[in-house]
Amino acid sequence: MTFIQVYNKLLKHYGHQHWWPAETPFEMMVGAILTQNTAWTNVERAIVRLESHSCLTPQAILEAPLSELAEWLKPSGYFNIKAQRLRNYCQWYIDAGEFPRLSCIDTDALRKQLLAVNGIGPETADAILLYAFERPVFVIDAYTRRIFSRLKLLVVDAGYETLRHQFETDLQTDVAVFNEYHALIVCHAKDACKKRPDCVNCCLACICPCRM
DNA sequence: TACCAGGAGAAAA
DNA sequence: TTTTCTCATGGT
Repeated sequence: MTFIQVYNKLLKHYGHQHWWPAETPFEMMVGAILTQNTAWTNVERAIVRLESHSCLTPQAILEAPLSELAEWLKPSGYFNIKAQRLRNYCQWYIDAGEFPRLSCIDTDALRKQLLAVNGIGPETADAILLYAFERPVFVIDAYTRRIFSRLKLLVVDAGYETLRHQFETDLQTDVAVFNEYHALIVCHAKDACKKRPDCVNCCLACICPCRM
């Protein structure tokens, strides 16, 4: 099986996911930081709280007292760390010129800038690049490693950049496919978990995480 | 009660 | 360079 065959199978089974679940690019960026090692349902609560305090802009986040910001982020866990990371990101975002100035920066250069922000690692940076800046980078997460290593399409303990390069080479440069593919992988992984232990309806039963 | 969820950075080995 | 530890809530 190839990467594109898996993609077609997932798309046929689950349909288009219309990711990322956010109203604006900046909200997407906030979500990407808050979802680090955290279930999305908890992130949604934190975003609602930020919104209720009119704190869903980079300026508002920087102006909010750190202790209050952390309090609003509590539902997403790691609130003290995430409050500081969110601030770091907003400071960079404003300093770098926000949209549309950032849209003019080359993808590799933009990725380097993102990775230089304390609190932004490869997965978070690539999610922001793909879903907020619409750049052709593939997001490698734990689900991707698990599913595709079982398909023997990649080596589970390979480095992040190696895996990303594999996907990007095999799928060619297509933002729409990268966007949909990652969403489908997450959708499948969660769907498979819900159907544990049988997972009889799983469209990829042979590689379903819950059957391994 | 214990474990897990879409990580990242710092410290230790 | 690689591994381990820490951060922390809510759902199951």
